[in-house]
Amino acid sequence: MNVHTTEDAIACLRSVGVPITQQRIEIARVLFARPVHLSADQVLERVRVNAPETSRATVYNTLRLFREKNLVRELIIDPDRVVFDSNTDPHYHLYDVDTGEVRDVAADELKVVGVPRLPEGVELEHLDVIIRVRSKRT
Amino acid sequence: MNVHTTEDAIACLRSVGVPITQQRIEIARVLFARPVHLSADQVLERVRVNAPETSRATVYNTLRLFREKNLVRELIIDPDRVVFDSNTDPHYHLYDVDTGEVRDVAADELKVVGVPRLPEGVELEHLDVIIRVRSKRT
DNA sequence: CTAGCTGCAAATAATTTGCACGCAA
DNA sequence: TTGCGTGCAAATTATTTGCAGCTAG
Repeated sequence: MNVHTTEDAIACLRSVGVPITQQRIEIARVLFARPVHLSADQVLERVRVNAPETSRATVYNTLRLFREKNLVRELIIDPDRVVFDSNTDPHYHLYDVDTGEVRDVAADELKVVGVPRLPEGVELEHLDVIIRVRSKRT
Repeated sequence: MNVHTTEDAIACLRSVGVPITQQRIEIARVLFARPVHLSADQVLERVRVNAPETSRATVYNTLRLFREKNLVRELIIDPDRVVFDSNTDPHYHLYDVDTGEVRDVAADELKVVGVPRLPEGVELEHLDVIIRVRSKRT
């Protein structure tokens, strides 16, 4: 995703069949200018730089909509740190439990071998790998 | 962990230096009779079968305590489905997003190859793998 | 005895919802 | 025009906390 201008954002929203609004354009620009890991509140904060009247509820609604359209993944790393990941390529995560930092690990850096054979009628939805690390100096 | 009787539970609590109380004994018996994946509310519900006066706050406090003592792992599978896993052996998880079922995958069934070299001062805390599957008939 | 738990209820935090108005097509 | 989206505030849900009484060691 390489969304920088308003036109890019409109094209992006149209491509998934989402009606265009000013707020959605701003939210798309925050998320898709480059890969980010942001909480709902961080998205709100950044959106308000350009669109100060945006409400929290709209950000939540839009993030939910984007998630349904597979524009973002909700990354479940910590109940107190739900973030939205705008990188939709297959990849894994490295999470520092002390600093809260999240880093992407490209899919070709790491392999998971031996995923169990799934019963028929069951299909793989997503494979999450989270490498949790600790950096606290003792 | 093989806790069935009150005595087993007391031994288990003592082994990690947790003072004994009636509620902690009941909670330990719910969790450690066999490996389970339970939400805080499910634990409360099961504890109340034998100890109906137990309060929700006590269950939350005790689960937190057990987590700090590494008696259980908090498994974050979905922001709406935080469960406590009483299996502390290394293992991975298979999660059915449609039924909500969680299944353990033994550590020797699956290998993760190519975990990035960690910077110095940073150490691995835990490696989580969640295989998310979909079973809904279309 | 007495420090530390417990139960209750109120506080907090994150997210969702209801409703009247306004904007995009 | 006209329905969907938005902002606001209230509702909801999950978890934590303050406090007075009780219990284990």
